[in-house]
Amino acid sequence: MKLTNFEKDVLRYVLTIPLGQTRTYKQVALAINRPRAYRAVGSVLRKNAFPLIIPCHRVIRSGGDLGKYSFSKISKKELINLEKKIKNVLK
DNA sequence: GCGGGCCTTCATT
DNA sequence: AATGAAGGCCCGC
Repeated sequence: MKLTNFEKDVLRYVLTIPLGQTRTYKQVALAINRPRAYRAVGSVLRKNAFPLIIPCHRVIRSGGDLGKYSFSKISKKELINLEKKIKNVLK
């Protein structure tokens, strides 16, 4: 499998997002030095190679809105809450 | 709520 | 190599 540089950057950053925290597509784009590629970030996450090990559900839209999420039946919000609970338990 | 713009990948030609 | 389409988006009006 081959990943483009862009994909690698995105994935690397996404993997650094702490448990229970979220980032917006825009922030991810900014973090990888491509301030206007927020849309492309969505594209990558959409068909990334590791849907199950990449916390794509921690990436939401600006303004607190949830984006689409096709890898699970439950919403991102549920996942975030779940992660918060996990964090509490581990605390 | 609608419309236009941005960036990358993929499929065709 | 070039062109066109699509996409989990964002901002301004």
